[in-house]
Amino acid sequence: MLASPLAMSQNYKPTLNLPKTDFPMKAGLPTREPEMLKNWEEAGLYEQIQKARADAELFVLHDGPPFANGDVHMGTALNKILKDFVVKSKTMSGYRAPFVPGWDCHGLPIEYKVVKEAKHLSPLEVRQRSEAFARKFIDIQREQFKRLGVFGDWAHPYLTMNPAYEAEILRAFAVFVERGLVYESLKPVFWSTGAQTALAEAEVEYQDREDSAVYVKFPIVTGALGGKAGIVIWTTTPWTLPANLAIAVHPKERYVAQKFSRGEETDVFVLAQSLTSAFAAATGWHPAGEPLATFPGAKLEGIGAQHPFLPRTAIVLTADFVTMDTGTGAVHIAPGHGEDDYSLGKANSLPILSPVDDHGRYTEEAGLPELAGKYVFDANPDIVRLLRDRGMLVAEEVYRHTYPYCWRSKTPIIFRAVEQFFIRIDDLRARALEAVTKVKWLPLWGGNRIAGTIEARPDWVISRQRSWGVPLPVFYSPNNDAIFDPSWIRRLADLVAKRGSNIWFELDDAALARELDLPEGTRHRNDTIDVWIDSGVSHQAVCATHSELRDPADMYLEATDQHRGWFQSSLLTSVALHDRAPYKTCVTHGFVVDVDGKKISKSSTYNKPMDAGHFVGRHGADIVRLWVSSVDYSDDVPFSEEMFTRLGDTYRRIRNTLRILLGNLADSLAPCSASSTQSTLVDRWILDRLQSVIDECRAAYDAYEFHMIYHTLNQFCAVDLSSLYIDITKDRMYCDAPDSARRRATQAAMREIFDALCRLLAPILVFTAEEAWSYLGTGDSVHLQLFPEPREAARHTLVRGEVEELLKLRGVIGVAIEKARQDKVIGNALEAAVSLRCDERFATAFPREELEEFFILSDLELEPANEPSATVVHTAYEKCARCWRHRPTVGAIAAHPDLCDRCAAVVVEALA
RNA sequence: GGGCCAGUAGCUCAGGUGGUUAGAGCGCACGCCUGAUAAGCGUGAGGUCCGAGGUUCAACUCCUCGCUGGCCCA
Repeated sequence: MLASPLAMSQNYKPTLNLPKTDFPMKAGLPTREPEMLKNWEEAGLYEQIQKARADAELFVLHDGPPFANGDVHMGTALNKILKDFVVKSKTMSGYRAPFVPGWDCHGLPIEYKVVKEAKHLSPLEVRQRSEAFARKFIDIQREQFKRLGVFGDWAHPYLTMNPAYEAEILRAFAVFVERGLVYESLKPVFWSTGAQTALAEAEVEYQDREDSAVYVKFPIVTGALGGKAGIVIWTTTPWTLPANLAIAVHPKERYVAQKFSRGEETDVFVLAQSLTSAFAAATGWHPAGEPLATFPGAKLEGIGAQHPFLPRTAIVLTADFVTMDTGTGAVHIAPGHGEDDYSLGKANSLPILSPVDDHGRYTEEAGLPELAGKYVFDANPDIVRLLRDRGMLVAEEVYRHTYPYCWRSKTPIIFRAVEQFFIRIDDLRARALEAVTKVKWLPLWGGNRIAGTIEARPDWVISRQRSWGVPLPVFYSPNNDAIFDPSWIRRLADLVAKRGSNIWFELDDAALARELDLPEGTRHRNDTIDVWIDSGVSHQAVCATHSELRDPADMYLEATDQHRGWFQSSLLTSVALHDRAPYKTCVTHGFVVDVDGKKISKSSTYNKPMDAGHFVGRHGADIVRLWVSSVDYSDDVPFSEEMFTRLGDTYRRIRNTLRILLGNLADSLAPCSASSTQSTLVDRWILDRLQSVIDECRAAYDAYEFHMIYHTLNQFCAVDLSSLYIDITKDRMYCDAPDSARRRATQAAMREIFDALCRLLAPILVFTAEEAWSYLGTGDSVHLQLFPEPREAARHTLVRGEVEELLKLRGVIGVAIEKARQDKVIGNALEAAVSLRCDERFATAFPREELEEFFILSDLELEPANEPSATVVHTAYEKCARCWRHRPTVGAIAAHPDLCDRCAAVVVEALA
């Protein structure tokens, strides 16, 4: 029995070419991504990519090694993902862009944790446990980085604790020695008298403590005030006075020379004007009369003052670190007993006097024979008595403050100068500054900033009294002279390369001397090299020694804190070795901050550093990567839950766009031959847009402005494709005969768009782009492809202008339709009869059919007018049961009374 | 306290060399569709361009000083 036409009218759906694809709408990234990772790993995708680019031009992004402790948090993820954007986009631009990840393994943070867990370990035990600790976190972080979709040679990362790497550190060190850059000098460090060892800041704890604070007079002996006044200093550590060599005042603060009296006594003191009343209150010495003179501190510079109890003159210096919070504004300077004191003394060529032994006892050098051998804290009263006897004690008070203590021996810490090793920066500074000018800094101010730090930086302290590090290759002769011998160091390097640096700690002096063929009696100590040297020579230890890499690298990319850190340590070592920077381009990114622009750790919203894994597990790595791509990383990088929700919206929009394109390509996934297609206005327009999008994205990738790509592609998908092109072409795609010329033309365009979109998205949405790409059935990975090249033939400046005009009219129509809807004249826009008044040229330039399609209307009339406007009434035409447009041709073909001519023809054709 | 940097709609970002009513996407509100449907479309409301001075015929754009925030020092 034949179905009646009426019954058929309900069921034209099967005759449509509706979109069809297995590409799921729901991404399910947290479960899908690991499967894809597994496939990539099994296929050896990274190796495939390297092989495919074997003969291509090289681009080296050298990985700055993260410290091997803790989980990967959002900041670490940001850094690695940005690097991955660079590597992947360079790869897709046709370069060979290998990525060798690395880890910084030595150093105090690890050693400290190890020592905290188990006390009384030998240096060797500390090292063994530290290594195990580092390896554990390298494995953890490696998995987390891989999970983020970061490609690289994960099976062969560089580790600063690898023997081969350690050997390179030592070899670089030998060159530094050879070039006369290394010297030995005293420098104050935190010193535990209880444990007889230097301490790191992390090993210091603070306790409340009472000390006797003293006001001490230094009689002025030179200048206008010579013999007439005394400078008064204030200190809470009287025991450091024997090491006093200078007095510091602030150059800009005002000082007074003023007569003071206490009871019968009178004296003339020099001190900061703003502190006189506090001084009077604390000491009982009150100002008498007007000041004799007031002057800025700078006036005092260079004058001499008699040491209160030693036959020595202290020089007055100016320093910005002098504060007006406490004391007298005149600060006692002992270069051997304080950080500020040291740098001020060093800058003024003062000796570094530190007359205290390992146990905190005065040595003969103190110049106080009766106190030699006495523990300095016990000697405080002796010093006070000495001051009083000499008439130099202005006042004494009990002072309660928090004071640093040794975390292990619980004894108060002293600042004590010990022998340290330095790299002479003055020999490198000018050349380093010159090298800075030859680097491309992104953002531009990076060069300015690193130049500032290099100009200001003091000599580089490279020795550490620690166990977890590369041994400082200094030897000692039997009479205790330090020996730096490049050839000895190179022999050591060879030995370390073979047996690891533990041999330095395992072998005793005799055994090590035998191994290295050193003179009998040569000894060694257990100091290590500053870890900034470790990572700082990676250009040598990694880039220069890996056959697939190159030194100098094309790019270093790190957070802004590395201007003072790795960028600088790498630059200085590279200048020392090769007289040039180790990088051609240096890119920096900001830190992750919360909604209020506050750093995450200070945030009220996020009180813990956030694991990247948490967000990967909840949203997927592609969403985390999309986040990285969405922000301007050159500034602080905002992060919030809301952003992730928005990012999810953007992601779905992009994904759905890919999905509908695939759906529309269901019956023609193979590339169409261009000749057989006959493109229409919208096709020419969208392809023209695509070429611009390709231009913009490629330019943005080249400039490393990834957020431009995010916004460009988001806009392209949401506006140009989803709300315009795909919406406009729906009618022809669904309702035309499958092989109609204009439908095929649109498929050709969509095919080109889909292809380009996958490639442009690939560096960012690594997983999603691959998943979508797989539906093309090429059998290979999108990550092996190149970026699309813009096709000049597809550019249509004319069409661009025309469509721009049409879109304005579309806006006018849209408003009119919206009004008609509000007035209940129509529901669906296809029920509207629109009469559009506009410039006559539109009526002549485009067939009405084409305009109706462009505006997605059933029924359009044009009338000439100067100002565009539109009115809407309900159309008088019948609705076509198949395409749902109201057309005058409905019923034109008798066999299908409820269809328009187009649909009737399609249906007849299909049944034939 | 010093050096460097930033501050445009609720969110993320555009706004060459100063020049008409400051833009986009998302979100939000309202509506349409139910043949992209845990989708799609339309319309609309949102901004003292951090603040205060100054230069200029004209400042989001240039200068000065603040405020807030970031990194690095002290």
